[in-house]
Amino acid sequence: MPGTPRERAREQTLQDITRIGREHLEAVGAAALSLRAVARDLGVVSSAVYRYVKSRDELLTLLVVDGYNELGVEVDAAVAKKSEPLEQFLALGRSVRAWAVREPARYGLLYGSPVPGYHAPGEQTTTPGTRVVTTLVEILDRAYRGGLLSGDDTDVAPALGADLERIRTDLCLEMPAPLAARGLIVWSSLFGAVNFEVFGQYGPDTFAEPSELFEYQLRVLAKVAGFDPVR
Amino acid sequence: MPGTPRERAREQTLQDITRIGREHLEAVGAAALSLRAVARDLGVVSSAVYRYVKSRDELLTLLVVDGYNELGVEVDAAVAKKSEPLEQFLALGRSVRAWAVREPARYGLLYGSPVPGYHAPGEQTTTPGTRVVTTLVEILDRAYRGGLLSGDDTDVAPALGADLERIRTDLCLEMPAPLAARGLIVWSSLFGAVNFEVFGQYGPDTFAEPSELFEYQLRVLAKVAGFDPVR
DNA sequence: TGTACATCAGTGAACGCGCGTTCACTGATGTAC
DNA sequence: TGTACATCAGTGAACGCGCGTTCACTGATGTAC
Repeated sequence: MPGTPRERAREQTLQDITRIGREHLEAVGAAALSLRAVARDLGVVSSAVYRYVKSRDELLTLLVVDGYNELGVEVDAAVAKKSEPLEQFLALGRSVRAWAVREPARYGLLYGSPVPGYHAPGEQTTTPGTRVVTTLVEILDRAYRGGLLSGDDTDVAPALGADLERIRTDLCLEMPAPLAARGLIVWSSLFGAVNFEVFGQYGPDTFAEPSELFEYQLRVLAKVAGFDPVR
Repeated sequence: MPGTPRERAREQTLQDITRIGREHLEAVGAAALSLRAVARDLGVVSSAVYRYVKSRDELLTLLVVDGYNELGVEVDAAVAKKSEPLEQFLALGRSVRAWAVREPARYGLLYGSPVPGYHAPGEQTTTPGTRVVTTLVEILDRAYRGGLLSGDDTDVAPALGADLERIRTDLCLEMPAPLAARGLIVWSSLFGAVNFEVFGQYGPDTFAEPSELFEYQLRVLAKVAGFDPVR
């Protein structure tokens, strides 16, 4: 625990602000998040918050980064408990869903409609924002290198092929472009499933046990990724 | 064109309100949509809008229903131009994406994070809200009856099975439960892909031609739905 | 160890703003006889 | 066809509210000598 007492107090207050911000996010949603309300809960006059945060947008950025990282940490922890790529894939999907169901508003901030008037600064949000997809693709590539993914000889369109090549070299992937494309599809499908469940798109009474639907989806997505038929 | 002149004028104004509401939605997002702003653009004092709409929530409901229906009409039109189920499926996917890209904020209102403090009244939004999935499942069932879908003998978990049975009888489906489940997965995956593209989840420079990625996704999803390998 | 000065967290008032909603009203348009 | 009345679209003022942000300030905590 380094730093002068003042620095530590400052760090503590910043953490309090983030925590209260999280709570308000959960209560009212991102668009209605207000610095004044955070200040009230912090027990401080509204202008005092400006000692810690330059503007409302910066608070949002703080919460975006915080959310991506917490999700990333949780996903990584779940994945680390497994050794087989297929199990790791399933763990990744389940932990994403679990986090989203537990924290719907923060999930919505990251993966829902953009907050009107707010533009996330790429320099700060890109890296944490790509943690999950990076982990996913790395799992799949490990599976490919272990001979666990069946091939896919569908050819990809030219521009898409070039983009996939760039991704492959950036992430040091061995798997061929079509499999990488499938990885991305699985990624967006996974979040599509979570979106529908968290945002209530299925309706209130359609599925008695949404987790069963999700497990079914995960198995299908594993097949889409190239894993041989599961079980 | 029935109704008294007064009734027609009233109907016209209601349509104007909806149109202006759409425009504001596109400009500022659902959470920031304001009755006063709509009144200003309508060229009328703010309280006048209350002659047409009981509250801000009712305006939102109007826009939700309007959005679902416009999307539904567009999808149905695109599907009606094709006769083969596979072509119909592709047309459905492409028209959903086209509408979403063209109307990102309205799309966000329907399929993005919930608007804080607003709860859609099920009686009015459920029917239009299920148009696309209904069309999709009907296309797939027609394909199944035409012998175009390869089977799926994965068994579904008990509660999920019961829910799927209800859906099958509600929609008069012939296809077995696992195929119906795959239809739902394809549905959520399709909207997952559209979400990621519309909400900018891919980042600004990752894909030069997002349409190529989407076409690839559609082909994969067709396979997931049970269509035999495409092309 | 003590003193002078600098740093900085937090205060309180103020700015200008837009919001949803209510209410008594005016005046035009329709309807019944 | 003319008159009396009802309907209803739109007005304008007002209510009470919360918001983001700025600014000069107080006073406690730290630092340099």
